[in-house]
Amino acid sequence: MRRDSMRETVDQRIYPYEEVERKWREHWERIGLYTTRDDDRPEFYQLVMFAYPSGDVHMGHFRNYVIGDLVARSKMMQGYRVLHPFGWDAFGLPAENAAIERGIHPREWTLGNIETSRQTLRKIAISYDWEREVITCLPDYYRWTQWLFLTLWERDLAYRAEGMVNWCPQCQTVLANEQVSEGRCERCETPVLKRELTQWYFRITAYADRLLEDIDNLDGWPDSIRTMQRNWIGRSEGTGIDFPLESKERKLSVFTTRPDTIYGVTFLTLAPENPLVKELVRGTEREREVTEYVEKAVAKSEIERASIGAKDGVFTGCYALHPFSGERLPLWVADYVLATYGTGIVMGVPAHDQRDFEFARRYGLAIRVVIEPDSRTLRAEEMEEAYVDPGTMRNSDQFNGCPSGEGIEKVTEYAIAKGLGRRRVNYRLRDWLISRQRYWGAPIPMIHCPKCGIVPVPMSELPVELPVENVDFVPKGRSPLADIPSFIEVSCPTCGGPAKRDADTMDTFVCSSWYYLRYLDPKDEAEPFTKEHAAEWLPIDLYIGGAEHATGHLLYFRFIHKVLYDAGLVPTDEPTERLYNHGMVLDAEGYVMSKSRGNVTSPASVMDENGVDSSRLGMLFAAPPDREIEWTGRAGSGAARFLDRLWRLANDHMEQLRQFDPDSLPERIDPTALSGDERDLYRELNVMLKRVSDDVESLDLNTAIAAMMEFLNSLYRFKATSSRIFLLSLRRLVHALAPFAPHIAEELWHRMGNDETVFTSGWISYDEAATEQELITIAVQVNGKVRSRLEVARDAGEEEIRELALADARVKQHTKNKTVRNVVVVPRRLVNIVTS
RNA sequence: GCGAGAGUGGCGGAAUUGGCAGACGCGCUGGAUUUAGGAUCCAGUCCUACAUAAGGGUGGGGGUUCAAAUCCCCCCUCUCGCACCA
Repeated sequence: MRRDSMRETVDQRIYPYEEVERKWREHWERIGLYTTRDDDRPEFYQLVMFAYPSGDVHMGHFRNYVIGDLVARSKMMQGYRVLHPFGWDAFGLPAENAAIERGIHPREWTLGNIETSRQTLRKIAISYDWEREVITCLPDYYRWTQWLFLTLWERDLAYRAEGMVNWCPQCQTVLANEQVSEGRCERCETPVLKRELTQWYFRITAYADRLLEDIDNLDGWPDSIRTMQRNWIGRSEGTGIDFPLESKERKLSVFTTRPDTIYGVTFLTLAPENPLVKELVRGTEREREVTEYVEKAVAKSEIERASIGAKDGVFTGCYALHPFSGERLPLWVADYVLATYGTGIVMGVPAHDQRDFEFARRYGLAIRVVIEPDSRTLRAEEMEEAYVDPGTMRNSDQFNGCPSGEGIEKVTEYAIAKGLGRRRVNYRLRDWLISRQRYWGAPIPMIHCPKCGIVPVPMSELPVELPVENVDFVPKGRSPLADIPSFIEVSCPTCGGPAKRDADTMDTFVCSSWYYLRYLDPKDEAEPFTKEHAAEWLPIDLYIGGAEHATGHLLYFRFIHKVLYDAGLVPTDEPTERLYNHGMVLDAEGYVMSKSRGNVTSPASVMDENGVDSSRLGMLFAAPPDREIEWTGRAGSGAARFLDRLWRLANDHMEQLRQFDPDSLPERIDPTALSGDERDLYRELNVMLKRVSDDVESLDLNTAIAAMMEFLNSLYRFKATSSRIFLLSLRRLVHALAPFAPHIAEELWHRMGNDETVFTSGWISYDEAATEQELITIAVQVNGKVRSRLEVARDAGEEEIRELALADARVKQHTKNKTVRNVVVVPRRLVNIVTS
């Protein structure tokens, strides 16, 4: 039996949430409460991460959007004009997969899901300005995603290149580095393979330094995200050193952060993918063996290659010369060397690098100790692992005796002076691979002309529309668009000759990298957004979303914003002032809710069961917003009881509340003019209002709700219910509750005789001075243990407190026969009496 | 392995410029009211206890301090991120 119908038969004073919620939901939409205003008030851009429309919204969305709504509503009440938009990240693979499984077009599937989800969000009464909704898969949006691509192209930040890329055999498409996690496709968890392919990239590495340095200024971001981004960019300062080949006029360049170990080099290793490998062994007796090894290594998945103990390789038969000593160094190929980091060649220093050590031991290569700790002598043949810590340089010619820390600098300077090396900075960050061999994405607006080469589609001809009819989007490892002649065959914009469109579509992270700008001018047909509105609204004041986007979306988002800043289109070099990560919503057993696990709770059913306000309040109360939450279904029962209690108390005094005029009270109430009980209640009221105000600002929403609950408990205990302070208190409590539980608050607000909506009636204010008690209780400790308490005036002096404490009977008992050695008085807090 | 964060009642969690540990809520116990209770109201609820005494207590061990959940050192556990980055 449903809770509401059961209770209605029992207690007519129960809060009839269905009726009240429907009434106000419709009212707010009718009066356009959520419409973004254009006036002189200060603006506040409240953004939540938009959603991928897969069926209906889930509990994680619900939590995210309720937090955002609370901020939006409270800012609205505080007199800001608020921009609180929403939209849909509507391109992407699941639509295609669903389409393949069910025979629906991805477009229908996507738009249907958007409609379902939108209805749920309306029901929850999230205060979105729906007139600004954006849907990334519609031509009037992706037209500007293509504009963004061309803008990057014009600025030499988009390019096409051949290289080793991540390939997901399940999704049948390439992936950006950010979309590979532990060697697996982030989406389907299939182990990722490497393939040599020509693909489109955005040159995010050109912004690596700025993306890194500016992290220091992101004071409003969580430290964890800042650290993750720093690590992801992975800046590393080192030295590039050249090793001449023995047999050819050619040098091999390596990157090292430990040039102090240069005399410990006993071999060089190339990555299997390094094109030099083929060249070196061509025509030699080892060609066959090396080629076989390379083919095998390249075919392995990332996971296999990274598995410990698999540190194998093959000798090329070639040698390089040590740049300082001239010694012959064998050249090896090994799959522990990454082709995409540094130069793809590593100098092997087995004594001082664990990987090189393992490799050398396996293949019997020489190990030479060149750094020694002060405490002991290292013998190569006895070592069980590499010595990687600092020490003193040995066996290193003129550098002998130099501490390794200084050696790094000295060796580098020497190499530079001799023309053998240079300083180098390397990044872990790679350029962003943005092309995808799939149908449901924004077409890349480029044309391949046999005469003119790669030619951009003129901006004026955008959008390049995605064909909708007669598309076979079953993945075949190349873009489905390649098989649609009417799409592919075009004439070259430059020479007019026959040419072909690029058949790939863009990574959906391109679509989501700039959506916050389209909200500013969602219907503009001439520009993606206007500079005027960007100047007005940016940066975003608060951006709320999940931490899983730390090194993906949130990095792309900063990158694209900086590009547009350089293009003079946005006024700030960072997109958002403050970032907030809400915690995940788990099921009652602590598992992530997912379709495959079958443990998904739908917000719509929770709302039907408990009502919108108690569900919202329950979600916010159950845990701090940034911590994960286990949704037990019972989580909202305390919140529901609180709302019911408020409902009853207010309605029981509604006649008086309606007649009560808060203006009949003086602007500043003098507490000393109140009776004792009233004075206490008045103080508690102000304490509650202060806590709610502060906690809303810092997003400590669980404690804000606790403050309101506590205060309601006080109101229940309060007997003189005709007191104006009591009536004022109830009124203020309803006011403070409004952004948390908007429907019930609005209903009570109106029942109290207000005509205007509570959301345009200002924000709660409080009297700071009235939050203080005139008589306070301070604890008296003897040797750190509380033995008594004192009631003293708030401003009682140290001396006075000391004397009162020492005179206290219980204190005397505990200090009997002891010498008082010290008395620590902390005014307004406690006294600690220290005895021998 | 490296980096970041976290360990507090039966449970979710309060308390952080060091100053009364356990706010608020769930659950539980007892009582009131009720035809009924998964409603409402009242009381209790960290542990030990000789029960208004007195101890102990914030993952474990040590330290600083008049005073530590909070600061420092060592260890354990968990979560997240990265993972052969030279």
